[in-house]
Amino acid sequence: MRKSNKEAAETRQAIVAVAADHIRRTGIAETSLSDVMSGAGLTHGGFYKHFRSKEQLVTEALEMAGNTTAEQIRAVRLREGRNAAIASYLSTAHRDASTPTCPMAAIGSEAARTEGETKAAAIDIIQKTADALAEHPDARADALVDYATMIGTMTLARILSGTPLSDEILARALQRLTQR
Amino acid sequence: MRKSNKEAAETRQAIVAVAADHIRRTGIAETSLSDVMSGAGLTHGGFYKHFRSKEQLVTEALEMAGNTTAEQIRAVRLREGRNAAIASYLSTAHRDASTPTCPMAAIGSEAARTEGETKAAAIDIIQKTADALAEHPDARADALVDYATMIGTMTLARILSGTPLSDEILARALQRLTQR
DNA sequence: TGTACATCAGTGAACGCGCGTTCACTGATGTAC
DNA sequence: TGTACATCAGTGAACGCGCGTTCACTGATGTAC
Repeated sequence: MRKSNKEAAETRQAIVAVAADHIRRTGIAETSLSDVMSGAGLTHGGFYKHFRSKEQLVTEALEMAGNTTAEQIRAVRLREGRNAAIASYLSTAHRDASTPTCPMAAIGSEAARTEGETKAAAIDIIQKTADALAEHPDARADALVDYATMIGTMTLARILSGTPLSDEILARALQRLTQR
Repeated sequence: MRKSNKEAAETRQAIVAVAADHIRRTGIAETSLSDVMSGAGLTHGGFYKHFRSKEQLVTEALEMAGNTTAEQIRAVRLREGRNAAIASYLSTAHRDASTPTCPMAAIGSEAARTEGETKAAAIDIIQKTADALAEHPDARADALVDYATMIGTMTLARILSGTPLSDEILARALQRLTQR
């Protein structure tokens, strides 16, 4: 039951999109290929017609998620300014989403333990996101620290979710980053 | 071959200590009970003589690691001041350690997905560490944002390890947090 | 354009493996008298 | 203090399960003429 080249390419992208969602919701280790494939409406046996390994899928899923996040941040910054971009990231909506948009907030500590092409993708995400946040090329290093604060704040806010401290840390971090 | 009560209690603590190390090095999901037990010089079958479940071990290991980290931070702050405590956390030594001292830097994003007593332990770690960092009771909320910045910075610095950006983000974050 | 064959996306079963958990057993330690 | 029995820390084998990966097969699509 061979599919057309166009259909096959669409299927491949669908698998990556489902993986990007699962990975941000449950982490890399807890994302199984069976779950991803059934999420894309397929059986797990066909996975290796599209990818060499789970690692390749994880790498492409992180790239997709990272690019989307960086583009969103850049779009909000260009439209409404840097403070609005940070506010959008540090929102209760981002915290309460079942899948955080930002892969670094979702799996940052797990990404630190990856190697090879997956780690390279993680490094690329960080650089692109910092670039998207920076208003000038020489603000890049500062944007990196801004991004670190955003990731750490979102991670803690998600752990603290349901306690008063969660809203408070989001508000305080936003205040600190936007009064600079 | 029953062991004395004293020996059994020491064995239990040794298991928790090995688990605290493994979890910070490889994450919760990638820490197997077999690895932990053999790391403590035991066979894996005896695990349930000491713990109800893996979840209980994880919870106690996080508590132990979190208390140690918070006490270290407090000790450095009381001895050498707040800036020294932050500098110690944001050091290249902490980044390059195979096991980060701070459990939130090691498994923060994974902790956000835990539930029940494990999540409660994670919340406790955050509060204790922020308290350890705060110089006055009303600086607690600010210390929380400081801690978020430290966690995010350490996470990114570990991912960026080996690139020039890694040292740079550590230095910039330290500079920002200590010039407040 | 039509035909004949090669390709390959997707299925469903199977693989070896390591996981968390359970269990029968051993024999030194703890406890009641 | 000494004795008799109960307890239980630790061993080693086993369990059911889900994992990533492989494979034989199917039949529609792609390609060469």
